[in-house]
Amino acid sequence: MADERQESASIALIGDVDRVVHEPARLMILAILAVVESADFLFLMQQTGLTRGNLSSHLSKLEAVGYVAIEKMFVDKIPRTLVHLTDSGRDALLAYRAQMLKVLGDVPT
Amino acid sequence: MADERQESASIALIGDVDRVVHEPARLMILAILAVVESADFLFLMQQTGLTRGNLSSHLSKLEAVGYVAIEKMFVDKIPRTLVHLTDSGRDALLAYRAQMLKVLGDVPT
DNA sequence: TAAACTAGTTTGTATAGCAAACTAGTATGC
DNA sequence: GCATACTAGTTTGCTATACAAACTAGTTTA
Repeated sequence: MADERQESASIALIGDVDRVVHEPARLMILAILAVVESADFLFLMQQTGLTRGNLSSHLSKLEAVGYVAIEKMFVDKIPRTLVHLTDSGRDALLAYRAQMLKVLGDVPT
Repeated sequence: MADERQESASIALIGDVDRVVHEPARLMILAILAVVESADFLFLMQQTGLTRGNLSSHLSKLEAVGYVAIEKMFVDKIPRTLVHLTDSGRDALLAYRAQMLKVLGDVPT
């Protein structure tokens, strides 16, 4: 009994999961940035399938909490937005990943 | 390029993740039920750390979509609510698990 | 018989995600 | 050279939902 309770205690940790990362749209963004290190707005749109509006607001949220850094520049007179993961963002993603793998690993197949 | 796009296409699938399962409170409930097969209200409260109100509403939602079955009975004149996973609920949980593992597995460590 | 407890449900509020409308600037057609 | 259309992105408004607090129904205890 005591064992059962202790074992399940790890499940309760999911309640504290980082909601900023947990949101699917943002998880996609972070997962992509973890691989490519730097991506522009249109590339992220393509890869995630998000609309401009949603992508913009999610990026703003990620920037507000310091998980991504956004760099705006002009290339051939066309605005270009470059996004890359911060250290803090990488930490958050890895922590989230670890938590989720732990719980999903406990689900019997 | 074509390869990169195709590879990332799997990431976009997370956008379609089952929101009913994705919500941490409900994921905890489903994960517990996947193991114990049947649990009562108070046990779920203990294990998840949810308040009565939240647990009640999440269970209602899970019941509404057919992921759990709820059985109400009286034991020694005290109401007792027994919850267990349906086949559909188990399928949803496993599908969710597979999707998340796929994406999290692609995150470089 | 009144107070306190158990087991849950309903309601209200505040947050958030999504889509649609808007902004700013550039290239193109007439 | 003016207007129309296009690119790139932001802001706004609506809707849904998660959480907490208040409420309900019944039981035990003092």
